Amino acid sequence: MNYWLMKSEPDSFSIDDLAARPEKTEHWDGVRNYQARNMMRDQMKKGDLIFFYHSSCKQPSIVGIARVIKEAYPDFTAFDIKNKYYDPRSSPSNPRWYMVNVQFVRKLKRDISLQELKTYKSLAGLPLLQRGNRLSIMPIGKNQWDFILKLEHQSS
DNA sequence: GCCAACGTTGGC
DNA sequence: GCCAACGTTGGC
Repeated sequence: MNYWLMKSEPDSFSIDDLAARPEKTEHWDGVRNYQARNMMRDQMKKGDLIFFYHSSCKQPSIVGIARVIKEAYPDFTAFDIKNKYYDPRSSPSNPRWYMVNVQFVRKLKRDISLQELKTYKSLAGLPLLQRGNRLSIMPIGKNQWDFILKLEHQSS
């Protein structure tokens, strides 16, 4: 079982949007970065847990938990010329991009901000905190996962 | 809205 | 296969 962090801009798709979807489930489309794709395609397994992270907003934060309920399959938005994620180099017979389905698990009792995450020595290695890291999908170690989950019950 | 960081593209 | 130009991400 692996742990992940996935970024989403709350203005376009927030944790509440995920919770409001049928079956509280959505396909994670639009990943157009090879590193992120490879992790999603090769390492993300059904049942893996995900921190849902809100980026590009007032207070970037981990806000909830989701889980992988369907492993990687071709990202069909790449085939649709009208879609903003259209990519003519990807085709159903030779797909270049992949997506997984994720399901809402729960929101955290409080948002844990990027600002706060930076203050903990034990999280220094967290990919999210590395300089210049722009990946929308990142792996998280079990120890780091557990550490962050414990923060939920403390006040910041 | 600025800009640093970094991935991608394409000419050579 | 190098590398300059360009585009995107995302915190601030």
